[in-house]
Amino acid sequence: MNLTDACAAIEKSIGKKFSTIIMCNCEINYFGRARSHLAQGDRIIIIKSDSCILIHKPKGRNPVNWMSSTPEITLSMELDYFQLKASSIKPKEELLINVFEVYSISSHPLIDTEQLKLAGSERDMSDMIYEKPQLVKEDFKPINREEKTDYGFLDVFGYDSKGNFVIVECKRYTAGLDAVTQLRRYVEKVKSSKGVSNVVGIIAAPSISPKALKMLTDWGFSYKQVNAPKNFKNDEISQEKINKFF
Amino acid sequence: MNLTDACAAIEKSIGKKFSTIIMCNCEINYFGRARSHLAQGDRIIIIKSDSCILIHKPKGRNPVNWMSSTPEITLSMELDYFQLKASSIKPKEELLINVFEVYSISSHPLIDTEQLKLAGSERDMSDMIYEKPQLVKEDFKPINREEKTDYGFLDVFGYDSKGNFVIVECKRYTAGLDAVTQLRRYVEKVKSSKGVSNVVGIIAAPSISPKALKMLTDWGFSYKQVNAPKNFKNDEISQEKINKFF
DNA sequence: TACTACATCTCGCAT
DNA sequence: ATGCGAGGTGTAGTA
Repeated sequence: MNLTDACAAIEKSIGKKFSTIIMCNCEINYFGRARSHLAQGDRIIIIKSDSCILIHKPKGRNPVNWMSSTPEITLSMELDYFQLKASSIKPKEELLINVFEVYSISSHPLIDTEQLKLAGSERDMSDMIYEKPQLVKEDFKPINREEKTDYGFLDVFGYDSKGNFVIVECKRYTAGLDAVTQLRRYVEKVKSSKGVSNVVGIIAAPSISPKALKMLTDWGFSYKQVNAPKNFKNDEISQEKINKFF
Repeated sequence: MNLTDACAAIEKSIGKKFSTIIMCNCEINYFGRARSHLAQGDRIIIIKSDSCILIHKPKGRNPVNWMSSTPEITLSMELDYFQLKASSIKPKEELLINVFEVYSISSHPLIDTEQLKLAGSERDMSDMIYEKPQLVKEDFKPINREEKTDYGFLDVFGYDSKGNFVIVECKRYTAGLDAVTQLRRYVEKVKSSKGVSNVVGIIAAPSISPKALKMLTDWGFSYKQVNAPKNFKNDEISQEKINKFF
């Protein structure tokens, strides 16, 4: 494809706020929060209607370069390439793409008013524990969940039958050292803020790493195996399907 | 575009391991680590040569759905749509895309042997501190950097002139509470493992959050402002350009 | 705006 | 395979 024509076509597509996708040979320089250089090769450039730019190599899940924060996009034709330049002010960043060859351009006004419905987040997990506290501790009476308290962001907290303050830290995946130190921070904060010592710390997660478990028990906390729920709310029938799948 | 033809074209492109990009109207269901549903709308489907699949809405930086771990991809024509199905075994996941309308298909064998060169990572920062320890503490004599010891991953560590053990935790961005708890964990580990008490903990970062700073000083640690370097190694001329840009 | 913590995080590295 | 920590992380929620 002729470079000049391609450059003009892209400029037009961007101007119309169409989703624009370019398969091309290019080199890329980035300056900003870090600095990067990628020598010439074949890539996919995606320019969305909100001026978000993604550049993908032919392999891998993540973009090799990108620019998301409301950039200005300008195109300029040079001798044997055209340059696509995207800038943002805060953070101060600059993305320079020199395009040497264009294999294909796709341009279309895409409309999508729907939003993703997701089940199985940590929030869903803490909701479940709040509703069924016995999943974590027989005599656990939760007061609240996912609350930014004076003590920090506690996933679920309340009291047990002995009057101990109970703090539950949820992880939807294997709990590691981070999770334990996080729990410790919350427990210490509650102890010092309330001036009490009878605080029970519990990690609720599908699994826990050995080192994390050791650290946990060393500090007098405990672990309870809990899996994140995967049913949509107000969607009774779904759990059956899920069980069939897993 | 005719759905049956589109389905065949996509199947052929995937079979040849071409990078394949589809602008289409579709609905998406995902089962796996979580569960998600996205009702009908216009999206961009990217299928790479390594069978990595990304689905993008017309806005935003991140894919709304994806599948990266060596999935099998199958296509099947139904009455008024065709289904693209991707499965992976571990983790057990399934991605179902029902395509109702195809606006464009791009297919090309992309070749890219180059790799991103990046400057300004935390590793670059700890290298710099190792080489210029006075950036952190006048009398700091580093022993090693980026070492996985029995105590954890210490960014830079060594001794000062008073014989104190010094641990430096680097962050390339604003240090938060997690950075402080991480440093604390390392310091405590070193203290208990070596049976010493004279351990100095320092956070080196361009900035630090107020709460993190309070916690840091409460625990007797300190903060030193350090910025990540942004010059490529063996690239003397570059720093000049960087200075001009910033 | 700044701070905090989650994410279907992903990715690399080391055990 | 698992554990651990960085990331140009991005993103949402909140004060």
